[in-house]
Amino acid sequence: MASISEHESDGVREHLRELGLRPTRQRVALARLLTAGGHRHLSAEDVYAEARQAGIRLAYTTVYNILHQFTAAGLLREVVVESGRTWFDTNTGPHLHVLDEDSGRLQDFAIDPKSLPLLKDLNLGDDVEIADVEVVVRVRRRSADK
Amino acid sequence: MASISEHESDGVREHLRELGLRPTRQRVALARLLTAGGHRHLSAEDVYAEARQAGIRLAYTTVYNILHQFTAAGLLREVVVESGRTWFDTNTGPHLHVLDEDSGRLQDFAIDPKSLPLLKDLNLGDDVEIADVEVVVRVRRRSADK
DNA sequence: GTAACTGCAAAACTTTTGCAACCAG
DNA sequence: CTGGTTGCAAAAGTTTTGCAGTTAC
Repeated sequence: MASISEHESDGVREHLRELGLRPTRQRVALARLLTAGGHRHLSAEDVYAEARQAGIRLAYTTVYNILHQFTAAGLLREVVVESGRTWFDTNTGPHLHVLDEDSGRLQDFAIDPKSLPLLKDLNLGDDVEIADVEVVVRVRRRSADK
Repeated sequence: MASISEHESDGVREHLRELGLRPTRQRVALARLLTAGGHRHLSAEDVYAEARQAGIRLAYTTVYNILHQFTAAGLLREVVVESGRTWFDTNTGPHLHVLDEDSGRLQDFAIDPKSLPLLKDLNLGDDVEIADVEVVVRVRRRSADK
């Protein structure tokens, strides 16, 4: 539903405007960068580095600002699996995460966590709604102790 | 399987020794503190504050050391739901977590994430094993915008 | 013109590290 | 004794804040 995949100059700007975000140079550039190619998991640092490498001039602070704005707007999804490191997932669709503890790599799996039968048993009460379900499966290579 | 619930002085010390941890003053004190009362979610800071309040003299660094050692030994479980904050869960049994985004509170629910049917569909390969499954359900109060 | 946005530097936090002093077995 | 532990201070790393300057409309 919320994806920026246009290649024309105007598509991205329009889309941002629809989300209530002014299409500034930095936001347009990051939106393009984040939607080029397939789905990825990026840290703020990754995004900053890629942006600079792509010739986009912008501040670290702005990267954080924009990533949070994009997350709030539904363009990204925040994933936290280790303290002190936030991943921004360009895949906002239903899926779960598999963390390879050996390599630290995070991988997507196409299963909808929101459809878990167990959620029906939760009995949370009428006044709360489920905003999100995050499933992280931690895996290790067998017998490889180090 | 790994729980320190003895009230006698020797039970805790013995248990720690069985886990390969020397029963130092700090470790014994924290082990007692963490197993008093029901299951809880504590940050390192929480543990430090409680310990000091209980008259236990120990350093912040030592709290981290011991919490990690206890986690490795299976006495605690680390839970990360927000960047820059690690919770230590005294409940090491199978359960999932419900995060109240309004209050930031984390609550346990007694369902075994490892028994999720979806895990059978994962097809991870023969060389990897599932070390842990973490399920966080984020909830919000309905319509209460602030 | 004006509110929204960006950039810079510094601050705020949590967690880790290095190393000397200390303690359990 | 001797290696495992602790404590302190400092470092490391990520994310946030305050505010002046800039930009979109």
